[in-house]
Formats: sequence, structure tokens, C-alpha cells
Amino acid sequence: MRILDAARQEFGDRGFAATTVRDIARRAGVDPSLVLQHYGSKAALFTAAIQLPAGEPSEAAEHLAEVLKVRAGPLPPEMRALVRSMLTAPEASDALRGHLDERIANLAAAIGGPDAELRAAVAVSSILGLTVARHFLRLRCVSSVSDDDLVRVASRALSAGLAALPSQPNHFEAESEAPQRDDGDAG
Amino acid sequence: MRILDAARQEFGDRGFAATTVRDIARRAGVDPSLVLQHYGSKAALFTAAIQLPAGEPSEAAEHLAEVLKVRAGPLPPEMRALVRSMLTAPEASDALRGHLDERIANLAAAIGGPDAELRAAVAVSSILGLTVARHFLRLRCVSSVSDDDLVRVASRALSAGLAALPSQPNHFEAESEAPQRDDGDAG
DNA sequence: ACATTTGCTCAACACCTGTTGAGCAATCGG
DNA sequence: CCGATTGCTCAACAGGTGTTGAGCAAATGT
Repeated sequence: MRILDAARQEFGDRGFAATTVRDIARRAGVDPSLVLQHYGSKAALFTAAIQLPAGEPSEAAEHLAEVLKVRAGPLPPEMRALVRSMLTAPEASDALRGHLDERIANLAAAIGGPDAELRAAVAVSSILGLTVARHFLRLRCVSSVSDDDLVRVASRALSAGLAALPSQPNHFEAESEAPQRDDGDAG
Repeated sequence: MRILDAARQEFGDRGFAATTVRDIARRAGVDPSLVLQHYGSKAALFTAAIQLPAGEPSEAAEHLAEVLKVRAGPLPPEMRALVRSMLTAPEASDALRGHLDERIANLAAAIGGPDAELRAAVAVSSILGLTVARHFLRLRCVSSVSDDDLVRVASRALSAGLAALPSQPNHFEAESEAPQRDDGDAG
């Protein structure tokens, strides 16, 4: 597991292409050839490194607030590695697409109404954008704000987008665990 | 300009690291050494390739609908190259961060109210996420939908997020050019 | 105690990368 | 019509890459 952890770190820091097998071996404190004896190739190691723990999305997808909270805090290494390479490594692109498509389908079923799938996709894409802006691009306002503040503001935006039609019931805010006190803290 | 165009295409397709000078030269129909004689180095060529045409953002940033519409259609090559490498090339990361920070600042000034900058940042990040999902990740629902439908649904979500507090005036939807008829086309 | 398997390292290969400098054809100044 | 500058290609280099196979040391089985 030491090699796999090192791989996730390196892939998460610099992406698939820029990470060398020697980098991973150095961080793991072993010989480069050992890495390939264990995983066969750099690509196979990458595939192993970006595997997400299953089960999580299907349960929590209806509660977008959960996902948002998770994305506000520090990213798990495998997710970090996956997102880092999603634009340049087809393997990562495919894996993330599958992950998000599943999450969108669940969310769409939960919210219902016209354009449910599209509205769900917009919400999930927005969280992806926030994740990128916060943890990778380090966009000034998004990366410096506290987890709570980000979740609070983004929650409002996402719930509004999911509801879309004012007459529609708002599953997102309704099923959020804490009732989010509306103290007008404007400072 | 033929070399620069080829560079934008290649960088936009595979990212900075995976694109070789020889690839660019081949697409431009010239010798690899000519590429470097013109631009000095691969990194310098990349910097030139991701330069965005200036002026656009400052005027249109207040009207987020414009930006969204632009992002729904095909991306200009330099923007495509920039976004493709934003997670793996520091040069691209810095350039895009600067671009988005400026846009956020303009938008924040336009909407005002509490958390203006954060709400603006959330909206801009959401558009970034939509751009990635549509043009790069090719997320099923987001990439297959028509430009108009995407703009319609995403506009509602973004405007709601920007307003945030129900009593707040909604600059985003108010300044949108077309009044967006609400025909209940649920098919 | 010995043979065998295992876990690991060392050294090297073949390939591809960015980059450079010599050379060639054409254009231009006089 | 000649010399010089330009625009380009050819060939090569030095360095880094993924990957491989030989070898070594410790553990294991009997």
C-alpha cells in the first residue's frame, strides 16, 4: 500500500503525464522496478490509484449537500489524483465521467420534474467547478473561504438551481440535515 | 500564424505535457526546429498559445449570461488550450486564475450585497464546471444537450445563486437580452 | 541443513524528448 | 550579376522515460 499511496500523492500533485515511475518509487522509498513488478505498468498503477471507494455515491447522491461538504474539505488522495488528470488522461476522464453520470442519474431521479436530468447535471457540474476552483486552481475567493461559508453560499445556489421552477418542491434544502439558521450575518 | 494555430489545436487536444514540438510541427507542415526558431522554446510557444484576446471580459462580465452563452458554444482554440492544461501546467493555471479572478471582481461589483465576491466566485466556478463537463469531460447530459437548453437551465440556476437572498434584485436575469418564454416544453 | 521461493535492487536497453548548429535555397540590395 | 541576409530543413546530441532481466538476500518448507 505504500507504493499506491505514493502514486496517489504524485499523480495528485502533477498529473499522470508529468509524474514518473521514478518519482513514485522515490517517494515510496523503493526501487523503480519494484513499482512495475507490482503493478505491471505506469498506466495500470494509475488505474489502481484513481479507483474510488464504491458505495458512497449511490446513497448520498440525493443529498447534494453531503457531496458539497465533502468537496469543501480536503480531497481524498484518489479523488485528487483522478480530478488532476481528468483533462489530460483518457483513463481519468472516463472514470470521472462514469462516476458523475451515475451521480447525476441518482440526483435526477430524486428531484423529478421537467429537465430533471439536465438540472441535476448542471448542479453536479457546478460542484465539479467549485472543486477545481478551490483545490486545484486555487481561485482567490473560493480557496481562501472557510468550508462552512463556502457550503452555505454554494448550497443556496445549488438548491435554487435544482428547484429551478419556483413552484417545485426543493428536495435539496429540505433533506439537508441542519436547518441552516438564516441569521443575517452580513459582516 | 500557422504554427501558432497548430500549437493551439495540439495543446487543446492533449495538453501541454503530452504535446510534443514534433506534433505541432507536423500539423503546421514545417520542421520542428522552425517552431523553436520562432518561439524559443516549447514553454514560450505554449504561453503564446494560451493568450486570451483582451477586452472581452471586463465589458461582458457583468452579464454572466453572455459568458455562459459563449461557453455553451464551441470554445475558441486558445481557451480550449488554456483549460485543457489548467490542472497540470502552472503556466495555464496562473493564466486562468488571473482571468477568472478579474471576472469575479467585476461580477461582484455588479451584484453587490453580502458575500458578493463569494457568490460571484461560486457562479464563475459553476460556469467553469459546466465548460469542463460539456467540452472536455463530455458528460452525457451536459454535452449532448443543445446550446439553448443548456443556457436556459443553467441561467436559472446561476441567476438564483447570484441573487441568493430572495429580496435581492436579480441583475443576471434582468439584463439578459431575451425574455425567455416559459413554455412548459417538458418533452 | 539444504533447496526453493519470494521481495527487492542494480544496471541497462531502446525510445522519445526538447533543443542546437550546420547547411541549403531563395530573396534582396547594390 | 554578385554578396548578404533571410527562411527553412537535416542531422544530431544530451538527457530523461518506461520497461526489462539478471542477481542477491532473506524467508520458507521439508
